[in-house]
Amino acid sequence: MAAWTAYLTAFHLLERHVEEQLKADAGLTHAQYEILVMLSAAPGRRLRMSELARRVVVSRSGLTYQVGRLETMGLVARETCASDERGVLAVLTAEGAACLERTAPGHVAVVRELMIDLLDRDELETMTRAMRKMEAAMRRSPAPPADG
Amino acid sequence: MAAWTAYLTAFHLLERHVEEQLKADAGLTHAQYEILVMLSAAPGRRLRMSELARRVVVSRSGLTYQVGRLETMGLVARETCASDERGVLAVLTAEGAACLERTAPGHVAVVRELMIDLLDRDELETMTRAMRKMEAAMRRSPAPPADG
DNA sequence: ACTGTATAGTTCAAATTTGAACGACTTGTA
DNA sequence: TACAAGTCGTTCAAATTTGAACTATACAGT
Repeated sequence: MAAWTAYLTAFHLLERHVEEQLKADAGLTHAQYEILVMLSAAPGRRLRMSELARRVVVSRSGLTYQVGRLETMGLVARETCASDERGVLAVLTAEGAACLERTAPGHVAVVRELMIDLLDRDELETMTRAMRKMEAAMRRSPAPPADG
Repeated sequence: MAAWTAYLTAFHLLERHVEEQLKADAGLTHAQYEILVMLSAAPGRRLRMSELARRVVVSRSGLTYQVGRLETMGLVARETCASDERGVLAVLTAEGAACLERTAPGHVAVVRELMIDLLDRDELETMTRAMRKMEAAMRRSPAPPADG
């Protein structure tokens, strides 16, 4: 249980630092930044809303809100899906891509300083492996809210 | 950076499962549960508001809100601090302690299932050590918001 | 084709969280 | 003692997040 407590605390603290850096450097929330990152990594720089919500681990309504925000900022655009009239694609705009390029270095620097650089190669590898095991288990598990 | 992504995703997912279990079993938020845990571990089952906020990594105003909530539920009480007229002590009530005893097993079960049991002893130890290094670094660092 | 069920995304009200502003009390210094 | 600066907790408005309800579309079975 000590591991869980340490995990929890470290995460909360790191989240704060990350949030602060992003807000100062780009006026972005961490949640918004994560959306941009996911889109930029996706083929065609676009993703269906539902898929995007699943990847960033947020509720569908929460995603609607943030994509709306990013749309206002001009960093993301909405497209209706050709193959499914119900669907909406969130697309990273050129401006969004540029914003990400501008912002990423500072973000990476914070994460390096407060996490990566503190750990040796073994620790980092072990941690990554552990986290992926957890993710796999939970993706299978019955009840990740905002769905069933 | 893969480590950070994995960390982030695993945490979000785990948080959801934990939140769901606590809500279903005890009608508590994870944030509220954390407060109860911190208080129960403190000498005299009481802590100053500021100290409690620092430990659960939440803003002072956020803590004021949640302690108010817990007070309404009868799980926590407020006492004025004898040595400092400004200070307020949050105290775990008998009912709060009982609630915690009732709830903890289910919480621990979820964390075991989705984290502890997936990892071997080495992984768990390494992870805990890594998290503590991170915590130590960030506690020192200049800007954990809600303070300066 | 037709009906019933499931899915996609949004809207809505409610709960939570934060930072800034505030009033109360403490402390160090003259 | 009086003052300036700092700390404590709360209050306030604003931003975010969630789940439920809703509308529109897709799809399977008949």
